[in-house]
Amino acid sequence: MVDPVGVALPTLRRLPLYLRLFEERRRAGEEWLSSEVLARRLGLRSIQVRKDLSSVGALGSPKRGFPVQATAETLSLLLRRDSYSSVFLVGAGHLALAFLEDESLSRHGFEVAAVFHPAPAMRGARLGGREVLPLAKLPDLSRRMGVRLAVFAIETEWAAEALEGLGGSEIGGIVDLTGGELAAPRDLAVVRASFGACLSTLVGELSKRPGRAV
Amino acid sequence: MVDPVGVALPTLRRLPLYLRLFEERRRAGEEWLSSEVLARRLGLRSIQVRKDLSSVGALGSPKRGFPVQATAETLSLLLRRDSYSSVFLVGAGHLALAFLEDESLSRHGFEVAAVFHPAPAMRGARLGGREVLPLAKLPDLSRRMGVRLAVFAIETEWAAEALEGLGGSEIGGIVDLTGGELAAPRDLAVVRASFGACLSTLVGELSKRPGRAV
DNA sequence: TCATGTGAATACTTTCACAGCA
DNA sequence: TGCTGTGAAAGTATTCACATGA
Repeated sequence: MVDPVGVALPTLRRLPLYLRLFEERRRAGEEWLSSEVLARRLGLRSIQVRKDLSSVGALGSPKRGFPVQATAETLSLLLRRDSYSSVFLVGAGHLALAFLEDESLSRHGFEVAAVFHPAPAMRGARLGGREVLPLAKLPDLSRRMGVRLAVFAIETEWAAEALEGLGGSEIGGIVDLTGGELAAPRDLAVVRASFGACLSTLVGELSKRPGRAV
Repeated sequence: MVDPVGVALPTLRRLPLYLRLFEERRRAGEEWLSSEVLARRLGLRSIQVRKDLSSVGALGSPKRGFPVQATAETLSLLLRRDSYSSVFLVGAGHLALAFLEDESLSRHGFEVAAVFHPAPAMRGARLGGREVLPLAKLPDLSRRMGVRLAVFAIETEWAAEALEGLGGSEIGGIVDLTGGELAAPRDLAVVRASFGACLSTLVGELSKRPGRAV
């Protein structure tokens, strides 16, 4: 099996999209799925789909496309790596709840192991059926469960405190959904994501399009 | 003023991070801010900060750094372009509410003009103090308000219907937060974003780091 | 002929090296 | 000396061109 490490990052982000369509096809009882069809469904170029699939060792057959069953299997195995699959969620608001309910997590091979919040007022609260744990429990749980990833979906006024609460844990990287408030410590990998950035990306895409003027 | 079109996309996504720190400094009464300090706060390299700022025409001064007042002004003007600043939000769940409340929108120069949902059951509902409008009103409002961007933060079972509801509107691109369910029509730019993809990116970052093994 | 697979070419980003200025 | 500014270089990602196989 191909090691996920070594697969280009943009490719890695597209694989779950392919997987979803392969599984849709599998349920429909189809045997083959071509890069052209995939590309059309996803708004990509077929050459890119082929490069991506070829980079993870998925093998297609000329004239027919890629075998649905085998390719779905390959992608599924690749995305469901076992380390890094559990994440801690820090936060208990709308954003945290939306994260908890999101289907894309399992498709990318992740699951939420526990939910934390630093506010004393949150003691005993529940989020989506889970207990919200005090932040103080995070380091110990992280070590015992081997969880190395955390997601910050927390009010900005609590962000700094939550960051400190990672001290002594195994957390090696965080996804920052707070909107860039967080100062990134040197020993922590930080991926920032925000709705605003998504929109900026979209505007960038549009301005590159030949059609309608900006 | 530098045209946002022509500024590299990754740069465009980092600018709001700089702007936030410049404004923080301005409130603190500081006059100068160096690329090194910016970089340290954000987990970037100083050279990248300088390249970014230079690409939008921000001018620094040797030994001191970048002038806080002037640079904040430049960034602010650049990000607050006037077309593409209003967006329609489609959806009314936790994710939609989180989107509505997100601070990163204004920092990137966007604002939510109206909220829509295709479900008849949602008639008259409110989301974050706004009325949730029936999807049928979207095309007309889009034309009258000149809104060309939409954000899909909607349950997957409604996504397809919502997409059809864009027919006859001015919408030229959408941000798809549904997790990749949407089939992308050829005439629409689609930016997909999902929590799962963010986590994949983080794992990719970590695996590139020299330190701790994966 | 249709669709894959691959090495080359192109485009885009980041990083380096060093010049210049206070 | 400290930090900016810029052109060159390196590193990535995407796209092209064409060989191959059913």
